[in-house]
Amino acid sequence: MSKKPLDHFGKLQRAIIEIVWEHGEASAREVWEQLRQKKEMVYTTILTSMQRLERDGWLTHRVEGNKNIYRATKTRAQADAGSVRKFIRRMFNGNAALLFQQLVEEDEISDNELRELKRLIDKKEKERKK
Amino acid sequence: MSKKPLDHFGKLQRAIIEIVWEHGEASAREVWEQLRQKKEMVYTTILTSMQRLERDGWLTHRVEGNKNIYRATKTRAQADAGSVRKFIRRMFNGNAALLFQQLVEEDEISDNELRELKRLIDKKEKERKK
DNA sequence: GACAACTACGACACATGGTCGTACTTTGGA
DNA sequence: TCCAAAGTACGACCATGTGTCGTAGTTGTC
Repeated sequence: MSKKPLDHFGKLQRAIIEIVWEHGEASAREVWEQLRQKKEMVYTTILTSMQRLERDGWLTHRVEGNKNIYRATKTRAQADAGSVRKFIRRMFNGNAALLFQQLVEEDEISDNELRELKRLIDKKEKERKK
Repeated sequence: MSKKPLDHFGKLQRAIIEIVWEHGEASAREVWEQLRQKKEMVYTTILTSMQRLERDGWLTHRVEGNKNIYRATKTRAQADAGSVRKFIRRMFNGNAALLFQQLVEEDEISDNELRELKRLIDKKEKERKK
């Protein structure tokens, strides 16, 4: 269940779970209302997609009256972390340092980002010393 | 052409390009010989897959005698960098620092890796100052 | 010229995701 | 009480991507 990392989702699925995170909880109708502003689509399209997301372990729902209220089984941070982990496993055999190396050496990172990173690292190092 | 990042390949495609990188160049036969040691498969399976890889811009070939010798259009490092870039775009809106943050905060990184990273960053910063 | 080695290319099976339509159930009024 | 509105469940279709072959046609070699 939920084997697929987040970044492998289709666009619709991604948009849906994004909205669910944003709202905390959401019915299919709410998601539909929001999405149809960008693009016309039928209600059941959303519903089906959400049911599949549930089948795959990304959403659950509780029943309230006659409607299903969905929520995500993972926080966004958890899902992101999972994706990153799987990506690193696929691409760098699980070695996160190789990822960084790739980024730094291929100049994918700006000076600002570099500084920001150093700050993060220092902070984490201090935190771990304790 | 070659829009798909490397990590979205199927297993076979991935195995093939891996072998091509390893050898620098390779004919379909060579790739086949190597892959069939792990799993029995027909020659044309490999050939077709390589032709698709070429169609998608990952391989090219030159003709030598009656056979096609394939080589990758990108080095492994370039392909990796492209995948990383696309991943960051998909997941973090292009902001690499967010990726780092995710990794660091979710404790996906060891102390050693942290030190190693700092070293990389320092080196890069000095390099850029010039 | 015959046969082996190659290539080009079409086809099929599967899986996934987006998109609907339809049948059925539940609710909230008039 | 009865019906339309709102919901849900679920099956279907289509497009796309990949793995997997089969076949026909070409080239090289003995």
